[in-house]
Amino acid sequence: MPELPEVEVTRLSFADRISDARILQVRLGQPLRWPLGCAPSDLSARVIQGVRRRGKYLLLDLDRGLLLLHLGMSGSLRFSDAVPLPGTHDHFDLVTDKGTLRLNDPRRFGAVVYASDSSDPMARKLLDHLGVEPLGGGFELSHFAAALRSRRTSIKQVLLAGDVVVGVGNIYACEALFHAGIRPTAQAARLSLTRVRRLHLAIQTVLQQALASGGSSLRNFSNAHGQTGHFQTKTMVYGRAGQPCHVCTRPIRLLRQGQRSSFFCVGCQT
DNA sequence: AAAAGCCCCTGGATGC
DNA sequence: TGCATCCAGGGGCTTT
Repeated sequence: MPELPEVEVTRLSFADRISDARILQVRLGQPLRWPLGCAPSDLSARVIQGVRRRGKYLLLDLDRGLLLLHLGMSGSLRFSDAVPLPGTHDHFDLVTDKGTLRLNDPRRFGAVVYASDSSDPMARKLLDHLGVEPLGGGFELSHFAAALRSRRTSIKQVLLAGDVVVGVGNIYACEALFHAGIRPTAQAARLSLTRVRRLHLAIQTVLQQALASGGSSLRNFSNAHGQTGHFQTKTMVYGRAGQPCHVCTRPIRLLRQGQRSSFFCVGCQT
């Protein structure tokens, strides 16, 4: 569910309000992808200094240690003063003196993990292999092109793998490839520099547009105030199998790549 | 090192 | 209405 825009929209919706908050209590629901990594009571009295994002992870910096949050496929966060009794899928509550951050995640692919610092083995396992951030300055065309040259697999799968560039999930990979005029099946290593340049730009453009739209809310995504995004109504190919291409009117095609759906236009993407 | 497949889990949509 | 099947925005792990 949540790709970079959704995670960033979530971060922006509560980062200021939770900053400098003191943790009062931590409540756990059903197990998530990994154990918390410390006793919930260990976190009491720690102060949240800020919220960063790395790829699709949110990093809550504490005065000692940090919390890594991942929303998986179906997770969303809420931050509020009044907190009702936890529902079936509320699996983590971070109660602070400024409000409660609650993770709701029906499929429980999400995670909340404590790390003592950035060299903590768990933090390294989850973060060290991540590729470059597509927004924010470090995403250089020359590096992107060089990284693609060593990949014999399809460009779509390279984008989803996240070790070249982070944050691009299924929706935005499909959309970026459409904007760049590249078929998802094209071999990454064989893309011309012209096409790589178009893709490099398209990734940034699509992600920024999604960010400006509040992300995509396909099922249940909403930001920490419960507001939904509306980028899903603007997609050119994602979720539009059989419908006419907005550019050339040919029907959008659907294929499977690595157990995931790829949507593309045979007329606009070569 | 890179690539491909397999899982983890629940819920909604679809079809019989 | 009931049941089976398929599908879903991720990504670490194992095997090749």
